[in-house]
Amino acid sequence: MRYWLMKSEPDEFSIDDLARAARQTAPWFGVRNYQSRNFMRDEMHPGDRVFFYHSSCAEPGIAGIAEVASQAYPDATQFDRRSPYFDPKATREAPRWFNVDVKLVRRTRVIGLAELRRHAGLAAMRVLARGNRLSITPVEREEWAFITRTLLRPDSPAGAARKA
DNA sequence: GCCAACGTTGGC
DNA sequence: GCCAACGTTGGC
Repeated sequence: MRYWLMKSEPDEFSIDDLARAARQTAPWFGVRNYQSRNFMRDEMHPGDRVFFYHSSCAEPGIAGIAEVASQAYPDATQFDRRSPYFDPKATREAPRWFNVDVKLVRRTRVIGLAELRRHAGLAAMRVLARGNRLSITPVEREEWAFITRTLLRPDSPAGAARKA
């Protein structure tokens, strides 16, 4: 099983939108970057764990945990002329863009970008790398463990401080 | 709104 | 295949 971080602008699709979706599951459509597409198409598998990250918003950061709920399949919006994600070069026979489904595991407190940057153990996180623009990045097992076991533990100092 | 960073496009 | 121009991302 692998771990990932997936960015979404909450104005477009937030962790609350995922929580309200049928079966708390939704397609991660709209990715139009080849590297991010390749992660979904080639490396993601059902059961992989995902940090749901809110970007381009007042409080950027990890807002919840989800899981990959399908293999990748063609992103329907690339064929939809009325969609902002329409791609005239994509065809049904040769789709360009793919997405997986993601399913909510749970919402979390928001772990802000500044907080992520404070921890030495997370210094190598891909999403924090200078100039990173990928909307989907792999997360190392150790990084996942640190965030879920330390930062998200309700009784840990970091967790308790935020919960108070 | 600014702007650094970086991906994509297209002329040559 | 080079590379300048342009577009996008995303924090601030």
